[in-house]
Amino acid sequence: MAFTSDPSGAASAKPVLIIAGPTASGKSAAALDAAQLTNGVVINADSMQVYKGLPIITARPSPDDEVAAPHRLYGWLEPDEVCSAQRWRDAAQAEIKQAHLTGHLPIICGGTGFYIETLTDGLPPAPDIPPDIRAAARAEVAADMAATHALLQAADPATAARIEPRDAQRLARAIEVWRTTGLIPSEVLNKPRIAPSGLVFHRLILIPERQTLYERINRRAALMAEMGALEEAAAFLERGLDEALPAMKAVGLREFGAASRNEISTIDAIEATAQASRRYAKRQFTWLRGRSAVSEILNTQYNSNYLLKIEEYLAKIGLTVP
RNA sequence: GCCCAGGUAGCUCAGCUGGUAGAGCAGCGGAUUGAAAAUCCGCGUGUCGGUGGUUCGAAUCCGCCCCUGGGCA
Repeated sequence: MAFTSDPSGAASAKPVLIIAGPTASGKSAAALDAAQLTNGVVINADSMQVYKGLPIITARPSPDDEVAAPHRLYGWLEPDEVCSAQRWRDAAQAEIKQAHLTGHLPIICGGTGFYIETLTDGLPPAPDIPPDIRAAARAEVAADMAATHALLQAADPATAARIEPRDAQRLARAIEVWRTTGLIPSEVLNKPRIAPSGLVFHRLILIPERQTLYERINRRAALMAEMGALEEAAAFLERGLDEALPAMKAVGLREFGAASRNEISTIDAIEATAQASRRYAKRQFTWLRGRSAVSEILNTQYNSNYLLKIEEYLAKIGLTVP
């Protein structure tokens, strides 16, 4: 076995290591080191790295890294596919099961807190939404947001209360569930979450100092341009995909695309990308501060100097080196 | 050295003839029930260059000093 069973006492529970943190905090390097120390497999929990075609702009692990330890769910979907929390959760659960069956430690690595939460805390079942209903719900919200919110308010006050009147995305989601099932959204979604059984989650959260992280984000944006982000964006956008697809929302895609068409300078594209990434990192801080129980916080960004801390942490939670 | 113009939030600037200051951008805090790198909610963060004076009251008027830009020597 590559790991010992967890110290919590649940004899059948199998360990899952989660490494989370804001963008550019060094999660990927930490996960790779942890994987090499434990014969682990790294499973992506980043909503953008799941798509093919944007390895530079989404800062995916390098091909060398992917050889150094097994990596799963990176570049997993075509750009015109739509990932979702549930779809990711199902795939991640399958990967975790496979890892355990083959004696590997599953290491969930990513910055999409919502995805990770659906894995650790569970998610009530909900129906698949037919594409035409989804499109109609979005159109309805786009046409008159206030009226749509009022309609929901009248039929389902509980759901309306948790959705800001101008939050088009959540409003459309509530409407599409309503239209698909014929039931008001709270009847469908307000069910207790059931955490998966048989797994014990160990969470390692990276919380770097803000200024240091921002500087690293700035440098990384410049590095992306050097690595060919403009060409990558141009090739990706050439496909003429629907603007509403999730993959089209990757930070830097529009910015580097505009630079590749000479609409803005490369310098401006780098600055705009860095700024959007900083804002994203700030939202991640908020999520990480206010959410799921944390086993260990590393108050720094991760680099090779902190390898020892990873080893200490793994030993502490009973995941010994093979 | 002299003459102009200007020093107000992190940045760019607004502030009529006196009533202790406000916009944009940046930034900060929060939410998050299947798009989440998404979507949304909230918050001015300030010795108004310094100092002395006039005034009930000065970012605003006056004196001196410091700094920046331009011009003349």
